[in-house]
Amino acid sequence: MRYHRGDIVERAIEVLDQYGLADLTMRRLGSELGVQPSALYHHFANKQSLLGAVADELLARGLRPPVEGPWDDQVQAVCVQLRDAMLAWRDGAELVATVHAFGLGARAAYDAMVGALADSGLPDQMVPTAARALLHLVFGHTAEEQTQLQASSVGAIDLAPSESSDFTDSLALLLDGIRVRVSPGAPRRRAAPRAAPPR
Amino acid sequence: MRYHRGDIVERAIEVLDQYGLADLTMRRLGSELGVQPSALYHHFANKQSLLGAVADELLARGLRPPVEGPWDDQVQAVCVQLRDAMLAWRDGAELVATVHAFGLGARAAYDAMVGALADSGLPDQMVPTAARALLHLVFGHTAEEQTQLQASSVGAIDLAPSESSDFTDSLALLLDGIRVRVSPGAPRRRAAPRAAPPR
DNA sequence: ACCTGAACACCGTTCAAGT
DNA sequence: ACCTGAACACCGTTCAAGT
Repeated sequence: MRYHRGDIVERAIEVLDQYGLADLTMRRLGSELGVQPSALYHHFANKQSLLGAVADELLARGLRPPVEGPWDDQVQAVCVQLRDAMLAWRDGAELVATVHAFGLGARAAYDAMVGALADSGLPDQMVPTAARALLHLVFGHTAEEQTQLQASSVGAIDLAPSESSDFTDSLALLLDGIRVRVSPGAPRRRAAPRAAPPR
Repeated sequence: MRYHRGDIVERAIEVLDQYGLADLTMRRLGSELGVQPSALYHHFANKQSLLGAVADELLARGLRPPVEGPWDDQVQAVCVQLRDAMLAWRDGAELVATVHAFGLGARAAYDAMVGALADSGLPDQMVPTAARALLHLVFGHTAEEQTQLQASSVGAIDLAPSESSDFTDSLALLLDGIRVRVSPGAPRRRAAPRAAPPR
């Protein structure tokens, strides 16, 4: 049977979800497809770029069309969608964080973030900076969150039940910083929310 | 000859700097120490935890004693020190980012960040959140920066000469967000700086 | 264009045994 | 306490050859 890049990426996501990142090897993926490992090198230059494509696909699947509304709601929506997309697969966040640390993947995620920031009133030259900062926060936080989730599901003690509210709080911190840079004439439709009250 | 954890970590940093993260293997490190690879398992449970210790040491070496002055200068100083510590070694940032994504390492870095935030006037329950957000930004950004630096030093084209000013700008964004949460009575000694003017 | 088969040069980790 | 020697069960990648 003959495959294309898309088929291989799709199967790679299934292997990732079933066996984890450590067992997503070229040999295992090959045998899962009923193909020699060397056949994969006809579609991808190396494992690194295959993983990049997997990360891209995984994130792109989670992104919804832009919502109507204020820019900060849009940014928040993109961040939540990216987080959910990673948490939906075993080791999804670790994969994205690793691949992103090596400068690959997450193209669609970056574009979505830039799109959401486009009509914020943020100075043009700050938009890429803000988008990158948001992505680092989302990827970094979700990777940490997922390792803890998976560790505690394997039997360890969990002392941090508020991981997902921590995600929202971190995001709010950075969003407030972005609002400060938004020029006064721009559509700043809502006030900065306060921190969640102590429980 | 007999070694302790510290000796092994120290030699691991040298191997990292000379040969890169991909060649920092248990076998290579063993032979570099004149020892069987299996001997390393007497000091570390596995490669993962050895890498965690290496990341910790690498960051701890870059941290200076806290400076006197406003909290935001202290936070900025810690972030710059961490970035410099990672950039000082080949693949230093990739190592830290990878290890941190798996929930290990960076203990000293976290403590330093919390220390710098302690007298900011930020509500106590927000301090860990802000510290984690800052670390994700610093680690994520520096990893991206270092891959680009090393890629361009190998011969690729570099279209982004302003990577280090991007670091400062991202940080300023998040610091502004933190300032918003600082209670009015606290020592907020300086106004939020503006974004760098377009060049 | 896509794949096989075989090989090359490695890995991390375990474990009985030594000193 | 620290290390050796040998083994186990794998890796990513290359490359001539096939269809």
